[in-house]
Amino acid sequence: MAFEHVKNADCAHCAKRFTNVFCNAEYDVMQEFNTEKVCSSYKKGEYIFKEGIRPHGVYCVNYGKIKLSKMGDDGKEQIIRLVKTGDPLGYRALLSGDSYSSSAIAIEDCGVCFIPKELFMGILQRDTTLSLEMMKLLSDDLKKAELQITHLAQKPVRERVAEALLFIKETYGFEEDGKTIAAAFSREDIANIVGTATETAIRLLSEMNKDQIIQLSGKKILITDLPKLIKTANIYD
Amino acid sequence: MAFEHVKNADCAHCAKRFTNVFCNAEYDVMQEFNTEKVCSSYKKGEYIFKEGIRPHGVYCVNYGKIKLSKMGDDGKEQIIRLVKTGDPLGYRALLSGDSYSSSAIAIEDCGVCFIPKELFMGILQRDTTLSLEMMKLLSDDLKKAELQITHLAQKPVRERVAEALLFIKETYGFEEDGKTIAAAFSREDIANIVGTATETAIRLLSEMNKDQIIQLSGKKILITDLPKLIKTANIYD
DNA sequence: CATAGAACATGATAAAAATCATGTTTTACT
DNA sequence: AGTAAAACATGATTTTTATCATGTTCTATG
Repeated sequence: MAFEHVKNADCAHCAKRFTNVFCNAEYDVMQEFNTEKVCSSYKKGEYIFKEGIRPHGVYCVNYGKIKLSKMGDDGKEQIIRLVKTGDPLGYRALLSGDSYSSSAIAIEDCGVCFIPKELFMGILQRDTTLSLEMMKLLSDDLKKAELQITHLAQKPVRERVAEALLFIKETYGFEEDGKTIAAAFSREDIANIVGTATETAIRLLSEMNKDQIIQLSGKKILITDLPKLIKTANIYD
Repeated sequence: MAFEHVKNADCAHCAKRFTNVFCNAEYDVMQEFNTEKVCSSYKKGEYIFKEGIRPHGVYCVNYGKIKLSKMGDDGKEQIIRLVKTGDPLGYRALLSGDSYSSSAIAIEDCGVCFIPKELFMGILQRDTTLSLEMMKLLSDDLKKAELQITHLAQKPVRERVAEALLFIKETYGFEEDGKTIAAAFSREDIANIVGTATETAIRLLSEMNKDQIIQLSGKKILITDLPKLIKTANIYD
């Protein structure tokens, strides 16, 4: 089986109670989600949902890391977004009224809560705050996507690789040492974020390793010189 | 002066009365927009709004063609979206609560209706249908942006140039002859949609001209062999 | 309608990135 | 622990695309 139902997490005591877009709602609304939701766990590499399938609700990440990726016309994966604990998931397709335009795949073991479509859409109809928050969420996603478009169109691969590292670090943060990126991505994954060949990504990472900007040890990536990495990414925002 | 106030268009008799996301609303809501809105006209090349400025409302295009573009870090323009008669405009920044992340520039003379922020947000608070439609609009935009990301990351320039032509044609349609794209884009504009150097865009368009796929005469572009153009774009959706 | 500036075109060259090829190291699994 | 498969690494080569250079054709404006 692709996933396993687990004992439901309790939204009231969730670490993300007051930051998550769903649970940040009024107590009553949160409780409605809480009682109807179904939690499942997924192992690394498993699909939470697949591109092309119609959505039956929305998800909320209880713990773990997930990538959202699209298949290109030639079968190459493109990683569109990274999802972390507390993030909502799968709302685009539902609100658009069509099927998933990307797949959600566990980067590491994770737990996910599922809120049925009927409940969610019902609450959305009467909870203005939630509606506005969903609009803000989508607008922010759109802004990021448009920035990504500009960078893909205009920046050389080296800068984009550096940027991808910063992006992963922004999303998942550092380990306790304050240097190691707290997520294990394969070189292929990084290439699929950047939009380049795997070999090219490997090469550029090796160079940055040689240039003392980062330090590679297996899948662990240490950022040893953040200012230099930012400079390599060549970003001014 | 950058723009000129003109006699307000009447929403009740607008050609887009029942398709536009704002005016498609109930009669009362539409009338509220209608009485408070302010219409202006812009000449080709003028800005409707500029990247970095805070929004004071949303726009609705009464007539004309507009491009939404972002400045890359090195000052190169990236065209993000194309806007046509009846389309809403400028809602992303407002709903996100931040400043415009792209500029809206008239591709040809156009007329635009402005709906003040307070009115729009007020109606949004009480009109669930409008809220849901805005979410759908944003979700659709996001889907398109993510497809664009995938194509920029994975497809060669030639395919993207062909795709850009199809995109322009999809947006603005054909002239009466059923072949000529009903919009005049400079080669530089096309390059800035595709994400390539102007010379490269020129070269590839010339090639397609030679290959009898399109026919160039000045800024007019005729699609002489649509199936071949689709094949050149290499799209399977 | 003359003319300057912009847009378009095209060749030559350089740079960037993909692909191919091959070897090494990790990782997952019996 | 041993082994097969996957991931990583790196060199050589080719392809793609950008850049530079230069000339031509539009097009807006006095």
